[in-house]
Amino acid sequence: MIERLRALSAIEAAPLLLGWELVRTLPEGIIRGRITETEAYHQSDPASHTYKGETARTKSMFGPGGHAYVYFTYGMHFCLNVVAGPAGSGEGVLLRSLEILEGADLALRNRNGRTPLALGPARLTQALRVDRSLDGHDLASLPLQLREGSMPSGAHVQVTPRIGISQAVEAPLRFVLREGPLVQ
DNA sequence: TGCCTGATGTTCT
DNA sequence: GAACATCAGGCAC
Repeated sequence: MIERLRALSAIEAAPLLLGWELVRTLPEGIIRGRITETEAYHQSDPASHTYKGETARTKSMFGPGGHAYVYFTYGMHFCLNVVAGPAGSGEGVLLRSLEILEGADLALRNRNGRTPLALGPARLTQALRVDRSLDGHDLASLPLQLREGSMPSGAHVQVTPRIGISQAVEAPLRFVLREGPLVQ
């Protein structure tokens, strides 16, 4: 259950979330995807929005684990985070990529026919039609639900530096779900 | 195929 | 007023 996220730091939760499913319920149908790429952000991390303390924007990131933190960036994109840790800890996991398991046609429509569907944090939110109305949403409930899942058999977690940021770029806090055996 | 740039708006200093 | 956890399209090679 996602209450577990309140007992975990973002760094612990980020690899754990790989293989979990995100279910988006829309009037037209359901989109279900498996989380395949995450990044951990915590309050003592200069690349994190919570580094400088709580603001109006980051309020939901300081809420209890298991909630959503949706923020707007670069003037045109939303990004979706899963808040981790107990209330006030200010840490979370950025969801960077999903593998769409169900409702790919609907996701494709949300993306105006463009592929890839949900590879990249902004494409992910576009495919699932996530915007700031879901900021602070409890991910245990509709219309956006996080369901505990497991890694596909034979898959492994690859740990790499984060991308798309300008601070603490070398910290190995990015976790990618890779199919097949580990190759260096 | 790969680099470069424009689009775009919220947030914080 | 500048920075920003980005993406897509255009152009050169």
